[in-house]
Amino acid sequence: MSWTDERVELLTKMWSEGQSASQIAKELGGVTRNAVIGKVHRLGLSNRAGATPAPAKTEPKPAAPAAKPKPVPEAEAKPKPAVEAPAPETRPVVSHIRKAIIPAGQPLPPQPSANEISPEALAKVSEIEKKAKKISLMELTERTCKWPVGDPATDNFWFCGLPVQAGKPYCEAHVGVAFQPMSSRRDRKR
DNA sequence: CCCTGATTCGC
DNA sequence: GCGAATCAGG
Repeated sequence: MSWTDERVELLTKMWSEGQSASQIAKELGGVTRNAVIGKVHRLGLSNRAGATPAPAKTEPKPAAPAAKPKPVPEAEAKPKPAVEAPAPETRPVVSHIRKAIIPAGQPLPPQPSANEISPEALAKVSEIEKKAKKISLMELTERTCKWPVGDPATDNFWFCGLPVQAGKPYCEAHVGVAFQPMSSRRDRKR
């Protein structure tokens, strides 16, 4: 397969949409993600959207003719203050879906905006929970979704156990409801 | 181990 | 120009 105009166009489009190289490669067919990445770079659109100022990474380029084989930088001396663990309690963060926590105090209007878990994501979750592996605590690994389901004080308690996405603790569906970063823009079309 | 993009370098 | 192999990270 070669990079026809159409293919380059699709590549450009998907890349700017934030699709991963592997997804693009799959969509295009006949190419690997490496090919896609390589093309992306050659096209000079490695920087997605240009919103990211790109802190400091590639070439400050002082026009130094000096070659750089692979000298290996210096070892980083990390200031290790010996003790570090002030955190007495971390916020659970997750908080199960519907369980609204009423502070019992005064009229505390819930955050106006920080609501709505994305009905789409919720639907996905209830659907995914049917297929969940329903594993126990001991069965959790670094690759299993750690989303708890049910009441821990009951027999009817298990963890999702589906394969996690990447470095996240949950499968994709649960990541979707656990984190509500911003702009929920995820289009899955196939 | 799964995935991500980045880079290199023979073709 | 191309992309597999490799690298570096999550």
